[in-house]
Amino acid sequence: MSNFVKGEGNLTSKIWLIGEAPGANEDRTGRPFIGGAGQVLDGMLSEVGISRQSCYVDNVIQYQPEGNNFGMYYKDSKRENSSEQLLEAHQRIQRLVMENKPNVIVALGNEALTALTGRKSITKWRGSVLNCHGVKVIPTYHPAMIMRQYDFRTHALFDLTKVKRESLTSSFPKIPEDNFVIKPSFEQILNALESLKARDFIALDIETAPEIKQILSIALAWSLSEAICIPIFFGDTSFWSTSEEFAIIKKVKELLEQKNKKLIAHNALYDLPYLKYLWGINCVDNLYMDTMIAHHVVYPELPKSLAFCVSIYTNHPYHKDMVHGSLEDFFIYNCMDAARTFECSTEIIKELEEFNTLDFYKNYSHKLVKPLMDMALRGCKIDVERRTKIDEDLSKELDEMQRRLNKAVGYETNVGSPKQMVQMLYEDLRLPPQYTKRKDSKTGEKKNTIAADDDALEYLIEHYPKAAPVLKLIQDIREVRKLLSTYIRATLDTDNRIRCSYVITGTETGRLSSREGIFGTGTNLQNIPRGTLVRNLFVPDDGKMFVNADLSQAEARVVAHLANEERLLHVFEQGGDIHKRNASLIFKKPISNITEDERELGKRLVHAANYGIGIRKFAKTIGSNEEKALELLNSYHAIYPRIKRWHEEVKEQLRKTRTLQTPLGRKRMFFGRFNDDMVREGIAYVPQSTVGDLLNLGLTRAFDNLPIDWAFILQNHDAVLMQVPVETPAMHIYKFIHHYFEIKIEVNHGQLQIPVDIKVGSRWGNLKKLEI
DNA sequence: TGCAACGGCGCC
DNA sequence: AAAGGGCGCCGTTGCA
Repeated sequence: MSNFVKGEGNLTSKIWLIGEAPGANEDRTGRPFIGGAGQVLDGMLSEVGISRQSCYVDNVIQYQPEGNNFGMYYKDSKRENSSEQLLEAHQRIQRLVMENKPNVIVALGNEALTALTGRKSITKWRGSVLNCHGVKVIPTYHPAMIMRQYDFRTHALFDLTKVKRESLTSSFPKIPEDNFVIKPSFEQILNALESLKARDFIALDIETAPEIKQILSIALAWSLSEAICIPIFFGDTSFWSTSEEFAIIKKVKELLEQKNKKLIAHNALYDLPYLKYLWGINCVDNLYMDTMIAHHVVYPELPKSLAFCVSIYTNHPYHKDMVHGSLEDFFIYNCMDAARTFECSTEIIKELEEFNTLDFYKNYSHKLVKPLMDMALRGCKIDVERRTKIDEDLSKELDEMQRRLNKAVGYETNVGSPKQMVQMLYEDLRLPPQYTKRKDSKTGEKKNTIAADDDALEYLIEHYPKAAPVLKLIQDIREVRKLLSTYIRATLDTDNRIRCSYVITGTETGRLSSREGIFGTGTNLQNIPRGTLVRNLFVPDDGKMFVNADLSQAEARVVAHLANEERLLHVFEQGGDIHKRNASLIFKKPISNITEDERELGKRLVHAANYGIGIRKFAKTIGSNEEKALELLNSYHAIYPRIKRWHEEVKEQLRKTRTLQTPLGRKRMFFGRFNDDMVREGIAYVPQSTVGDLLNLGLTRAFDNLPIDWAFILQNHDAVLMQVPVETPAMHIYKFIHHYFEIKIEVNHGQLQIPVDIKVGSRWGNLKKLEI
């Protein structure tokens, strides 16, 4: 029998904190929120400046559930039907609210949310200001959830900040009433579009059906509460006659392309390519703000959805449930998206100013939209005949290898199944199990788990030569399967081109990410295998040739500058074969005596040492023992002592401010737990981010001054692929690339300028150094 | 049948 | 004691 845990604190408190049910510590002491979850809660409260002593703290259920299993209060395993006991508990807490009327109640977790508001899903409703008998309820994650998912702590802090503000008064925050025009007539639409010409700022949002490449509706907001939704298409028919539809599109085009218009969108790289491709509207020059990108510049680690932005930048409740409702709801939802985007934009500008990153947003991130949209729409031509041939050849080869494997082990097995491979390697073949560290996707903590990956196979091949033939066969089959399924068979568009979409908010470091295109075709083009096989399928358009511009040794150079490591800087200044130069310092031999192996070792060592790799891992990557690896790392640090000092500086900076800023002005607040992982992330962050931003700066500037018939095709973090007319003089290419991509910046009172390597050719996999 | 989690692996 | 970081896509598995 568990103990009664009664509410703690004064019922007249302005702030109430309501949880789910007592845990073991609470049961033992008879006090709510005093165990681990309680400490997490206390930490968050003090961080936002709420004193727990000034709050009333209680739980929906006041006894610890048997076996600590809250599911016992439900009639079903899916927790849809509450038991009588739970419903009574809901009534108790609601009566308490009615009798005491606090200013604001924090619903900690799903159960409190449901008890107070009848709503479900804390992830959706957190941060919303809801109503319980006239009292404000702000739901947020339960501290126990935050212990498992540390990311959520930051979200909860935003919510608690809102709680603190709302605790000052009992009244609900003022929200201007939405004034949306839905289901307008043809004439109303034309009139509205005409009158919108007098507005400076317009936020837009489209609803689409990518599988049929249709725009279903477009909403335009001209204030934070006024919007019109223009319906276009539903089911399989247009709302309009062909001539009406043309007239509407023409009018929308006039409006969005109007000179000096200031457009706002949440994720413009989705909406604008649709408008351009389907309606011929080219309004990217009018884009004033992309709220998703701007939000990402302020908080790179936070979720980027409009729903999340609404929850932290506005007082509106969660609105995304509308999409499942009626057609009217669909239009209202479309208007809401546009209006909320409008509202977020003004709030995010304030944040950008406060963080001193408004200039960075304007000069870097924002300017990427235009070139990336061009690249995403253009795509790259694919040699489909060669592709088909390779597909056939590899498929045959794969069948043959699979037959050999089946024969060797005596049964059918699937190398793509980790489960079957573990069974085969460590039970049937009795090889010693291999382990690898993995991040648990839920907790983010690292765990040792059994592995049948390539590292494991490599180790086993070396130590168990008898099994090597089978193991090598597994490697070969895996390689071919990967090539076929991911690359050779990537979905092309009907014009035999491959496209991707670039995501400016795709990484926490500010690098771009690349993925399937906005119409659902194509794939990530930033991880195409480096050999000739796949890359040679990428060809320039007729009359064009490829030009690849690549920032050479980019991250290592940035590290040398950041660390102010003069000896390393000197190596780079001297030029020539940097890895050989390094190897000659490390192995204390003249450059002319450095072997190819020593050169390779030097190369890996630089990479490993600069980013703080561990000994064991490094030993593995260079295929030697740990003593030797340690010796190498030590000698590296002895030669370049400032690298380690720079690591210490990053650590200190993170410890003090949890914030790092790059030489180009990009900033990142680190929200995670302060530990070695954070320090390593920080060490990787600045060079990785700086290189990406430098390349992208070159890309945007070059794009604005691109000669006719030149185009950007791909971006690969430290390289861009372009196509130019075949007759373009080499000197012209050379000058253009050098002018736009060899950018000088100040780092640590020194000048950093990363040299660019230029290659040209008629297939991506077969480029040759540009001769001038 | 659809979905999410997972292991594995391609790139910088 | 052991430890790079950053992505997205594929097939398998297990669950609903």
